[in-house]
Amino acid sequence: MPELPEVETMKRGIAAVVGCRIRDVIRPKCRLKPIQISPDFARLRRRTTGRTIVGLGRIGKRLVIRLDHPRGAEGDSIVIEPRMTGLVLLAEPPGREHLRLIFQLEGGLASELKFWDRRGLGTVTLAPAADFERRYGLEAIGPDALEATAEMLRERLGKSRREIKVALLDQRAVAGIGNLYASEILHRTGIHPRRRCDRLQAGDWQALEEAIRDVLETAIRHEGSTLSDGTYRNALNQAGAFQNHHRVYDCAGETCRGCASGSIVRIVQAQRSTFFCPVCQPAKPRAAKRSAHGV
DNA sequence: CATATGTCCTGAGAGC
DNA sequence: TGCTCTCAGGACATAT
Repeated sequence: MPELPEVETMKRGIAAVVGCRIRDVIRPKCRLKPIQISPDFARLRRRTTGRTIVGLGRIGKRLVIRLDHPRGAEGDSIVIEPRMTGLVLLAEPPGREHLRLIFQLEGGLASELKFWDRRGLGTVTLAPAADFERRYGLEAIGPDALEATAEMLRERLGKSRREIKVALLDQRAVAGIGNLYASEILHRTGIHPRRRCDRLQAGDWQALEEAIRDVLETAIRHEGSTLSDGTYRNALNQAGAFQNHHRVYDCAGETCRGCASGSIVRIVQAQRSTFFCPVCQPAKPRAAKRSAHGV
């Protein structure tokens, strides 16, 4: 499930496409329902063929491929959302069956950029320069999780009555955190996943800022998490390694690696699995420790 | 307005 | 063995 670290790894892994010109775009024949391409495949192909890739970016869990413009103005962008099982590859994909889109390249260091997606929930969108800010700016999507400060988090979530774990998944509040990393982040803060945002204290928001950066940056260094289904791969079709460092996600029943006494519990919030340690993350915060940071 | 729920999609695995 | 059923969770549409 590509979240911020996985998408960042994809971005870094396809750096060789920068400077390449798109020679053609191909949609392989597929018995499966086609993925969503906006506005449609024909227009994506027509408007990107002949363009040169001038840069790569990432907005939360979205990968941005920036193109040049025939008359020197600001160019269009291709925005790829991998969602559950989408992969962006330079190497051969895990299988031909779920190969959804191929950008054939020339004049640079890479020859093909492929989008592979087993479940087909991913999307590829051509975003004209004029529309980019409206669709992907701060108004539409929150600040990137790596840039989020305690003040920003408290400002955006501090009045919410939602449970903190559910709120961390809201991409308009902060962009890039998904179901897996939300559990890992909360475990490092010692915050119980069911605690309401509006009951968190100043020290909690500070702890969140630090844990978000720590977990996501460490996960990026390990090139993301490849879960037991093996779906996630980097651009060279290699597995990530951060799953070996998970402290709670998919660890139900195991002894907590943080306190060595609690047993990791799985609960369901908003129809999604949450994992936490009842010892490290008590439902009621310890008064002494919290009041030291109190307002 | 904020928050909650339903929907899409495929393949793996469970249960019979 | 082969069928049906459930589950996984990204973003977004719709409902409360």
